[in-house]
Amino acid sequence: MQKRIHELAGIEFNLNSPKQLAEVLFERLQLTGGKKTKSGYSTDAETLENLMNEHEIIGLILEYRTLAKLKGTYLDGLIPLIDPKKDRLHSTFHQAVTATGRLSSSDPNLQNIPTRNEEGRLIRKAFYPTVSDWRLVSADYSQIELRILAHLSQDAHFIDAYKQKQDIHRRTASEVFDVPFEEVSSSLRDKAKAVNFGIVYGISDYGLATQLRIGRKEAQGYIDRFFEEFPAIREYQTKIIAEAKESGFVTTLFQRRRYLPELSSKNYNLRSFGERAALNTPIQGSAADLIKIAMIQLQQEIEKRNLKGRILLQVHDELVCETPREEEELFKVLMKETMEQAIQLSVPIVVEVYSGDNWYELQK
DNA sequence: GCATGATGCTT
DNA sequence: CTCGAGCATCATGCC
Repeated sequence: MQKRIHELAGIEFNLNSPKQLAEVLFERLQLTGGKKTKSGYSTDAETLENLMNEHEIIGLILEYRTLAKLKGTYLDGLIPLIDPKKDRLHSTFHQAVTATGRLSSSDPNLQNIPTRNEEGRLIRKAFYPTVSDWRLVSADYSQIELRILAHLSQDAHFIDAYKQKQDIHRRTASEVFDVPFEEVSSSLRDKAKAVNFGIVYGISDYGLATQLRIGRKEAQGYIDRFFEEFPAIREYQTKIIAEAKESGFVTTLFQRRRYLPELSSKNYNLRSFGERAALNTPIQGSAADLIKIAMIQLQQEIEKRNLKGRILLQVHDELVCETPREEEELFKVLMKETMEQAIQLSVPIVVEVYSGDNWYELQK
């Protein structure tokens, strides 16, 4: 693949060097690239995708990048970290690294093993239980951040949607685009999903426009419509930012603080960053509080019952356990109940559970 | 060996 | 001004 790319380029170069690649694409081959980085032309996937029709080399480069990432990070990269004595891989979880209260994982990071792309997802087959014939059981919170937003804002429409077990993205689409709930198209639902997602992060018209590949004005229109339909969320967000500017920090449901000195910056970008963090941290941080409480309770439950199964991983809104086959169904029930009942919100907390012989099989 | 930038993987 | 939170890789420049 590398050879073919060099042939199409008419020159041999280091394909792993963004600088050399940019030179080949935008100078030698005269493709029309937009500047994006401080040092020059960007060659990231989004930029290259926009050049797909300009030259057949582009598709090959994107494919090379995908495979090089998988081989470098997830195949070759994991091998040296296997403990030769135990023939097992152990990650390290950090409790005091992130600004929001989440855990982080390193050496290796097991919180970013591929799942979206099928080629990458196959990596997960390499992760299986310690003991042959044991099973993996996973449990993940369904839309936990939007449920926490419903709780924090006390928005009547959001709370109503979750109490009625409605599809929240469809509900947002119905409200924002003024279409009957049953008549929401999948394309409108996708847009609404991006809006919901953006609200959690403290959306900007630029960010939503980029995400949806639409104009800034149109994106701003969606945001305006959202806040018209969910006024309590606007009031909540306005209040959070005002309080954060007054006190200098925001808090989670369990009173974890994040100080945000950026909020008093004269620099617009820095101040905007502070405002987005003020909006997102109470949500992301409260979700982190929740799963930590659930983990403690689950561990206590496991010890109380003298179970052989154990918690292996936490990936922000999900837990992965390994269990003897005879404990599999019990673990499913314990994990679901413990995680759903760890705290009480104004809306139901919903947890989905899966089991399989390896990590790859833990799918919907 | 260390720092930084660009890129890409996750939630 | 391009959406929050992380970590790993490779290239590159500097010590």
